[in-house]
Amino acid sequence: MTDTLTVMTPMQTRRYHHGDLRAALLTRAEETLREKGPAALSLRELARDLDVSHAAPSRHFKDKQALLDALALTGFDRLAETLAASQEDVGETFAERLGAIARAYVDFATANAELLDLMYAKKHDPTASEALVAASQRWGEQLVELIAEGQHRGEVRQGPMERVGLPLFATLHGFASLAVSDMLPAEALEHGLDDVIAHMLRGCAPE
Amino acid sequence: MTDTLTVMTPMQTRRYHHGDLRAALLTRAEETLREKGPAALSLRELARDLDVSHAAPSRHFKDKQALLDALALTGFDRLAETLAASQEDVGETFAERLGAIARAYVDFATANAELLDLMYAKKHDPTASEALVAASQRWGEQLVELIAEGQHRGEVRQGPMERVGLPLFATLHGFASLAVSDMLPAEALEHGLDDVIAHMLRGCAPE
DNA sequence: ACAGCATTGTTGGCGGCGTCTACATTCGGG
DNA sequence: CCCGAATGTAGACGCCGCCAACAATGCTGT
Repeated sequence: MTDTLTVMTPMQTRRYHHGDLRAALLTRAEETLREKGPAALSLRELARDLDVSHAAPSRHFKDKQALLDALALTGFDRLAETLAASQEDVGETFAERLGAIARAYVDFATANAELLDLMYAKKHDPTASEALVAASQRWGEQLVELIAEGQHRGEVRQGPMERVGLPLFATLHGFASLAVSDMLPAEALEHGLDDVIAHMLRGCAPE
Repeated sequence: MTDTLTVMTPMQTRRYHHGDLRAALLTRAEETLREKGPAALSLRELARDLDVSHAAPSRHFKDKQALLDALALTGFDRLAETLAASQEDVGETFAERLGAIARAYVDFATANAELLDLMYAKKHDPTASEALVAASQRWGEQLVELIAEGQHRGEVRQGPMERVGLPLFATLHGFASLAVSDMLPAEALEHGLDDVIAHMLRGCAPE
């Protein structure tokens, strides 16, 4: 994501057209979000950072909420990648795979706390909301795959997968969400996840 | 300009001092939050609603965040009451009691969605944050009591209570949080909670 | 090649917001 | 009963999101 476009010639730093302002806005917005928190995110300051007039962002996002929605979407995309990657160098047992995905989710959550807040914020445009629900369910499906495999191996109780999956989804999201909002003592964060994983495994073990 | 004082119509209840502006601010703020969402919450509009000058709120809350923090605190108080009440007319088995508290929590969450968002928002003043963490742990303790009782009855696995409780806390909070952010289809909301409760029970059943 | 149009960026302005300071009124304890 | 503390008011400042009018650029069909 280097700005190969914006810095074509070393001399020429300023052009009328930015090249890819939309992407630049999203990138910079996420940095600001991470570094200074959601309250410090303003379209005008973003524009200043990118050396662009204060109204330029409106060409790419119809309002501030639209930018936040887009940011949340990229968050879900990166989350899905992260979770997929977590399944690559890991054993075959359901316990191992669930553990891996759980750790990956919590790691992502703590490493992207403010972004996660945004992803699940109850504030989205109704239209963008559809896309976001779809995105969140995309990672739900990664859980579902895992469960299907576990059921096939006889390591997970039978039943419709969304009924087995929802409690896992909720538990994982809940723990991550608590961790993110600093509601857990540091010690609970470290060793707590192990207990949570064990709890999930018991919860969906075959009867 | 002082005729409001000297020539006051009998019904005119307008006084220089409001009486209990602080409480009125909190009450009205929660209404606005519920009815028009967090984005529509502004100190100035709040002041207008209550017929006071735009700077009056600053006498009671040093800034907007302070008001939000206070609002979150009252939320935790009401939540604790609600959960306590849920244990009153319910059977003695751990399953019944956990079910009752879970339903009460989810009911509170859906009935106070925006407030719950605020309560767990990662945005608080460091100083107020202490109070909030304490408040959130107060309801954690209600869970802990329940677990202790369940262990005593032999219906819950042994072990340090925070280690048994954390997964329950996380699951419950996660489900409520998902419900609140509209990430669950309506059907999952209704029947999903039963599955989640069953999952929790299996997760902390004696070995 | 180039005219015409859509895209993208700029400038200026509007009203609302949060916060600060200076001032006014009221309350309550010596 | 008076004086300081609490509480409310009035005005100003700078920032914000958003809008409308205008300017530069890119692209496409002929």
